[in-house]
Amino acid sequence: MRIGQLARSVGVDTQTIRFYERQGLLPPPDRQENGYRVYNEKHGERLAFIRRCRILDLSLAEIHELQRHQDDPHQSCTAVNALLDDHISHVRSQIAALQALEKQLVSLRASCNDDREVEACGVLAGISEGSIHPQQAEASTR
Amino acid sequence: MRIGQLARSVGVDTQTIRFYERQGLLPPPDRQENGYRVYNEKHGERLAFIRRCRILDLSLAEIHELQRHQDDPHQSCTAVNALLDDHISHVRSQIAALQALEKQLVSLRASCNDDREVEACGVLAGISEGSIHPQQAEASTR
DNA sequence: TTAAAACTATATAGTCGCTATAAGGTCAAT
DNA sequence: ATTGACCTTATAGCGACTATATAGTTTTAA
Ligand SMILES: [Zn+2]
Ligand SMILES: [Zn+2]
Ligand SMILES: [Zn+2]
Ligand SMILES: [Zn+2]
Repeated sequence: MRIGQLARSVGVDTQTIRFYERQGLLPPPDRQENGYRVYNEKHGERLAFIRRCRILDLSLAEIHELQRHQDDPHQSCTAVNALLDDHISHVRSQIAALQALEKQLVSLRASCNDDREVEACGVLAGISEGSIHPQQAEASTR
Repeated sequence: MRIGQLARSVGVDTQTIRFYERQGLLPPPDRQENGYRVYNEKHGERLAFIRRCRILDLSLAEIHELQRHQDDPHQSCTAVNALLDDHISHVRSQIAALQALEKQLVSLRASCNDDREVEACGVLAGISEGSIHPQQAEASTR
């Protein structure tokens, strides 16, 4: 199986596959005489695993760590579960930060209707005043 | 006022101020004979405006557009309000995507307790199976 | 058979909003 | 005279790709 076929089967770009290889997430496959990469089923499974982790918004570093644990199958899975717990709490604090942000934005928006000159725009005035305060800065983290 | 003092007064790094200048968000200030930047109050207000926009998670491009409107004060503010509406809906779809993600993660986490070998870890098994589906991909957008 | 299309390879730069580092010039105080 | 705090520019790094450039290879079709 060459790179294009693998890419299509998993639904990623070929560049992404090479990128994961450079990052050490996907083991370097054998090469044909012409230098083309040749993949087997293991590679396909590994790649699909990575993609499913990415759908869960796990970082490449987190995926790396999961792989380390997978390769040591008789250890306790406590660390794996803990990794997921941490990830869940990251997601939750992102949600909280975004909800607080939404609140600020909605109240800002409420301070203007559409029939004003820019000069009198409630939105611009609201930003220009000091009534906006920094949050946990978790919304922008990532 | 030199760059360090301005930076301290607004709570940013001097690098950030030079960065905004390069991006065209902050007008190039006058220079002393030795090349040092000299800022006035207008610069301070402009910079504070940028920072408050950033707290609201507006992109530099969006801030740029707001500035264009500010510099044309007798136009209608409809576009400003619309920009904010768009931004609010971006934030809302990010929240929705993250909430869906949280749900997936929590259910995945529920499939394992801490007393297993990695081999039998419900979390890893859950990821390895095909039961994970892509979302709107809004959580990772940004 | 040959030419075009489709595929593969590497290397490099761009995205976003900073942040960090390097290597140097300027200024005040000791 | 030297330390230290400040300023300058230029360059690289973050994360997770994505895009482009350039070139070599294989497959398909005229
Ligand atoms: Zn995480
Ligand atoms: Zn308005
Ligand atoms: Zn926006
Ligand atoms: Zn487990």
